[in-house]
Amino acid sequence: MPSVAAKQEESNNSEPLWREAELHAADAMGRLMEFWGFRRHMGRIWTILYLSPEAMTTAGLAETLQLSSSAVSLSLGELVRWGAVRKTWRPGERKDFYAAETSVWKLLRRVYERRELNLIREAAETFADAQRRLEEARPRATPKERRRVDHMRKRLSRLSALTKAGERLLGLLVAGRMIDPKELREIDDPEFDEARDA
Amino acid sequence: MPSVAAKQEESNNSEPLWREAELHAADAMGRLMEFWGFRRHMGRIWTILYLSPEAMTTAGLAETLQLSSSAVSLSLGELVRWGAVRKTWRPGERKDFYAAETSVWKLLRRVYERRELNLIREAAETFADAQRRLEEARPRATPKERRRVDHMRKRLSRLSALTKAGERLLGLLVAGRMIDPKELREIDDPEFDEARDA
DNA sequence: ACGTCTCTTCAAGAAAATTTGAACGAACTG
DNA sequence: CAGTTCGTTCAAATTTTCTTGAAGAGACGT
Repeated sequence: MPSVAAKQEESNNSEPLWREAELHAADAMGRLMEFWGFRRHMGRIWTILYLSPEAMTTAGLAETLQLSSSAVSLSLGELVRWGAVRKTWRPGERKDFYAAETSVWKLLRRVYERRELNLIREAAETFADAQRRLEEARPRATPKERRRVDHMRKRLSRLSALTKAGERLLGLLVAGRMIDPKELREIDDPEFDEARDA
Repeated sequence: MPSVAAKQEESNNSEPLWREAELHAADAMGRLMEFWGFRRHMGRIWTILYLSPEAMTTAGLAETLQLSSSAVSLSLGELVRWGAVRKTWRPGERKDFYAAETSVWKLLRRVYERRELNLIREAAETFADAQRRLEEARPRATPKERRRVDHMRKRLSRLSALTKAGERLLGLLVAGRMIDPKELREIDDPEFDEARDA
């Protein structure tokens, strides 16, 4: 089968010898990113750029990762929106070049700030709102129901406190301050309810 | 339209007046859980149990959330595996009853321990492994390639350090200790490479 | 031991997401 | 100003994930 041999040969010639290591690293980051709720290709593309000494074109990325140009465009666009990749240009070159933002801490912070913080804030609001609805319904409750409603109120107040504490801690993280998980732990304490009501 | 009125009536009679608040809270938790990489029903089911003063049956859960019994079984099973829900039984009752683990901190810890910690550990290992492949390839590199390889080595070493630091911080979190994000931030420092190489 | 009641597993169907090729449009070149 | 070259967007197609109804297994009471 000469065609296979030729292909093999060609790939040996055209593939730089570090390509293997590069792709493994990119895949690891792809898995992390996918787990973290992003497109997997965002992690892969960012890593290729991060490991490259120079900015790269969409064509180069498509070639390296064997992706269609539209797939590259889509993920790159999102990376740019997240500030994880910057467009640059070269005199005389018509193409867009892309370079990775190299400060991982900055990136982490931005994601926590824009995404996780909002998410938990919304949850906190919803729990608070659920509590409100409950208060509203309480007067209409029969005495038997009232016990049940009161139990729910206690539990909802804990969920509310937990999410608010989470929000606070995330805020500290984003600010680069130290975080003490004790705050969260204490809310589980059975004494908590009394303490809070007081 | 008497049928609509009748339906309305019926739902008013059969649905406890706290149901609305309960479902809202459950949905909020469902969103959080889904975002966090779990099935959305896990969050919803757990919340219903958490808000309930008594243990519930699969039938009760299916009814409350309008889910098929298989959907309930699937998500409940996973919740039990994560220790978020416990099976209990009642004398004379044939059905299984389920109760929520109420210590949210315990649950958070368990997930970080079993899942996130492994994930980041694997990533750290992959980066280390990629570094190794690179070292292996280096002798075969031409001088021009070598510059490129050396750049990659520096970057890979940062990724490796970052993931290892992340692993360490997660470990501290799981242990309930304080966390200082400074560690992560410092790795982005350009001085880092020299410091590390020394 | 048989029939009933529960829970779980499975495979088919539905829904959601990712991926791709093609069309469109913008920016540059000659 | 035509002709390229790129980059983005879109809708169709594929893949993956979720959901469900039905069949299977286990336990209990009769």
